[in-house]
Amino acid sequence: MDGDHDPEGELFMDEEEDEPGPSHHMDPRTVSPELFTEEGELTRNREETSFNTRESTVGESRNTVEAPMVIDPDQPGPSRPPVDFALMNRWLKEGVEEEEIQGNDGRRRGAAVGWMMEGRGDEKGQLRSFGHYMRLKKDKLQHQVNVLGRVRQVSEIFNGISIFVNGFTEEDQLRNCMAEENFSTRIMPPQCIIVPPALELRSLIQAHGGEYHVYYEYGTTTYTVASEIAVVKRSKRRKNEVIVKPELIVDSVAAGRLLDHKDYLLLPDEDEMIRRNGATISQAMKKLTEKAEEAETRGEKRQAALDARDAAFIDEYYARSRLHLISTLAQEMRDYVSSLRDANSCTERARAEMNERLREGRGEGGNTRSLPPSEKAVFHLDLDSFFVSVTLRNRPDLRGRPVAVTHSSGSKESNGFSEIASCSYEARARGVKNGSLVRDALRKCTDLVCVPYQFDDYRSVSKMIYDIIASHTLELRAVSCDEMYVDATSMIRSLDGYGIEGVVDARCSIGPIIVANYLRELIREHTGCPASVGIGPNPLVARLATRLAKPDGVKWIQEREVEEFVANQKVSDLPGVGYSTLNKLSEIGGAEMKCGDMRKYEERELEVIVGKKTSHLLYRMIRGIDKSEVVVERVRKSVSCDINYGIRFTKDEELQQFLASLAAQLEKKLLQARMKAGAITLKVMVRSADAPVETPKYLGHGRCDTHTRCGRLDPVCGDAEKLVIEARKLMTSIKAPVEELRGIGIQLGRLAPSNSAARPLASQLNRFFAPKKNGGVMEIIEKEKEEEKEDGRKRPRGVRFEEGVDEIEDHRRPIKDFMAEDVDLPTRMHISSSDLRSQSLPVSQKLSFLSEMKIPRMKMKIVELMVEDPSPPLYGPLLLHGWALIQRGDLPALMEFARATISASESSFIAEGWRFAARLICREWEKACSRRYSAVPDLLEREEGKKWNEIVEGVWEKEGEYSIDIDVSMTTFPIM
DNA sequence: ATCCTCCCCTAC
DNA sequence: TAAGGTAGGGGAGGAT
Ligand SMILES: Nc1ccn([C@H]2C[C@H](O)[C@@H](COP(=O)(O)OP(=O)(O)OP(=O)(O)O)O2)c(=O)n1
Ligand SMILES: [Mg+2]
Repeated sequence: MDGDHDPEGELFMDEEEDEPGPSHHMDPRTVSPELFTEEGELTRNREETSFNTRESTVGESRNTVEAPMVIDPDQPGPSRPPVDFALMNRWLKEGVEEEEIQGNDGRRRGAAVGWMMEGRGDEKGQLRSFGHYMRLKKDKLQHQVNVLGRVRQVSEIFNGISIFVNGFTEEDQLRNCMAEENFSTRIMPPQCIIVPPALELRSLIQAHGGEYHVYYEYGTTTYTVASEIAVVKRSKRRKNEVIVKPELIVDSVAAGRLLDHKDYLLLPDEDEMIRRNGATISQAMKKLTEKAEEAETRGEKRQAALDARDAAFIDEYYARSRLHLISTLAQEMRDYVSSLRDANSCTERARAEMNERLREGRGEGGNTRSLPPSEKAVFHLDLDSFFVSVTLRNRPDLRGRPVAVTHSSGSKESNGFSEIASCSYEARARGVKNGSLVRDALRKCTDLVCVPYQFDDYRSVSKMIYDIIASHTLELRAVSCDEMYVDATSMIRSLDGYGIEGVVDARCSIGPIIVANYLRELIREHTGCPASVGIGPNPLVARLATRLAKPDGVKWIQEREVEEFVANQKVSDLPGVGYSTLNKLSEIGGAEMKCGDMRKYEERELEVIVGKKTSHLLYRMIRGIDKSEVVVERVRKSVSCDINYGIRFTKDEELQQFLASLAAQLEKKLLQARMKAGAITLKVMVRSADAPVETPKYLGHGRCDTHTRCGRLDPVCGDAEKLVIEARKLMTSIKAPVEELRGIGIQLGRLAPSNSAARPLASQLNRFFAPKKNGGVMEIIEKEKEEEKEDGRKRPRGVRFEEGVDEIEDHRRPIKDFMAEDVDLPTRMHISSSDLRSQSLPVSQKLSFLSEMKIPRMKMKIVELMVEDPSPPLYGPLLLHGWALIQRGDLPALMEFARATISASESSFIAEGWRFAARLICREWEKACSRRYSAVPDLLEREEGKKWNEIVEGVWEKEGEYSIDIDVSMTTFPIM
């Protein structure tokens, strides 16, 4: 936290909650819509409350509003009332309109409030959002309900339950409600906002089948509802009185069933406390510590790191964390594919085999639809319920039954707060989802079979599917451990059965479906796991098709079907459209909207709702447009470690120690990535003020506020000692009480290769080079080569400088011509010698591995560098080394270095892009020289017979500041 | 304008 | 008990 900032303000943003910004757009950070689940914790807040930015339509719906609370977010089926988002939005708007009185006098830097829980149900659970909306504006809504006297029973959630509300008289409550008319002037403790006044609780409980007691009735009143301990303390606590927070009522309504009151106790229940390891920090800690000490004094080997205070915790935790595993696997697979590509891994053998096999069996079934010559076939391949499938290989007895992979055995002693990583389709049919809590899942599906993880197997299966696909083609993009895109176009065309001379015979040709089935069968053979494949002309359509293909199937949407197909897909099924986006969109069309229904909106209309980029993407997606390529090589931009589980510190030393462990992990990761970091960000989760100290989920983070601080690492750094020093500084600046910490993460950014170069420069260059990976440039090379062959002469290229002639021949063309259309290129770059000096070491020293080598050795070293595609870490050092030579006036060295670079780029092992990149680099050196020396060396040796020494004569001793302005809008390309 | 910080969102 | 990670896109608003 900032030193000048009131910590309360960090945690309680409520006063600002409902103040619209100047643009009538609320700052998402200031709102913490919260949704309680039965566990009494919050879902991860994924909502931006921009729904109140629309023009109000006051009046038209007011009288139709009913208490709409009986929605079970997890209960599918016809019994579930549909949720009308538009209607909800309208209610909320009414509220907002009245509150739009005050401007926003500057935003306070505050914590993000509202973290979550309740499992991350994979489904985009729009229905959950009701609780969320209600939380936000329920005061208003309920006030209306009351005033209108509409307390009408709509459910039986609270049958047999009665409440007494302690704390305020009804008169107080009424006044309270009035005061709520203007949130911005309210000066009340933040809890008051989320505590419905008594009147509202009354209507809530009555509407849902419960009783409201005006006075506490011994033996009859089930719960006393109170929001502040102070209030309860004022009056004596009655015997057997169960005092709960009002959230019990609100959340039960939101969840559509009576939740466990134990999660909502205002005061710790003594028995409960002991059973749950205590409800206060000290008790919880004592208990945990005792346990550990006990084990130690008994001389036992410590079996498990209990929480983050243990030195072995991170390793232990990582060994059991599925999310860590799938993140790691995804990264590993991306690296693996990229290494195969670098190694020019062979695809001929497997393709030949496929060719044979398919020839034998061709013409079978109705799957012979062929790929039109003009159409692409992108595959989206995804294993069916991956983790479950792995288990089923050795548990055939479980086939056909609802199965879930989870840490919990599902037995009695489990609390059921364990998450389900993956569940079988039989379980899904009963409403279970990946990410559900075991407890919820068991309620829906009592015969659910819980099976443990098999981490090692996931890794090996994952590797196998990548091996299988990559042996056929390298035109693939690794998405996750069980999911990838494959551009199968060229693979299919290369098959004998494809057709003759592009003339495709629909009856006998081998089309995408046959190929997909062949690959699926290979995967099943080798891994025992079923895979599904969606096929489309682009990645988007392929991905959407996969949903229909599953389980264990293929679905091909052809170009001509795309428009209609996409029109019928739910917006919520679009990649990138999650919970929050969906809610924003609900404002203009309802939650169940199909892509086709969305087409009536202009891009501009969408932009107001979901933002610039998202609207652009959305506008195209709902039309099935996706120009992205399957193969996109990306440079990693960050490395991070987050742990938001098991964080329970009592002492500062424990925290400091933990930061050191995190830093050690990061050091490992950086080393692996051969990177150093130029920026560091610390993120902490701090228990929300009103969240219970002990979370329902054992050692979970519970509901938290998050705080982030970042700093620079100058010079770039990769070692744990320095990282931890910085992390500790950031931690101090956040000023969170150690015992309230629930999660800690460190992100490292501004990555630079461990052996090199200035990052800002590299990042600009990266933007410059990246687009070539989209295939555009290489295709152009091929095409122009062809043309030149046909014409029998080379087209003039580059810039010709004639001595003594002012006129220069400029054959350069805008580089944009060669780039994928969406790329936004800078037109100029400015680099000065101070950029070079900003490094802590002189550049030449830093790059000594280059400059001290003799040319042949140097070339080998460069070749090594060029095994990978051009990327900032790789061309950064090359470019800078050249500049350093120019700066020193060592032009002969520059010449040799340029030769080595070009020559390396022409050797057969190197990544294709370097043929282009190396020459571009040389061009930049030439321009640098032309600025500094008013002479242009012909580094690319275009001009026959022109001697280097003639050009550089007399410029050896020049020194001093230089800077260059690189025109990156033009290129001499193609040079080769 | 553009960059930087501190978030939020999404996906597996 | 339970193992709620991680990387990238993106936006708002202040700093430059
Ligand atoms: N919330 C989640 C989502 C996924 N996973 C893991 C387990 C899954 O098996 C694996 C792959 O995720 P998918 O989204 O592909 O889901 P499945 O493969 O389980 O099912 P399917 O692809 O058939 O829908 O990632 C997880 O641990 N937690
Ligand atoms: Mg899958």
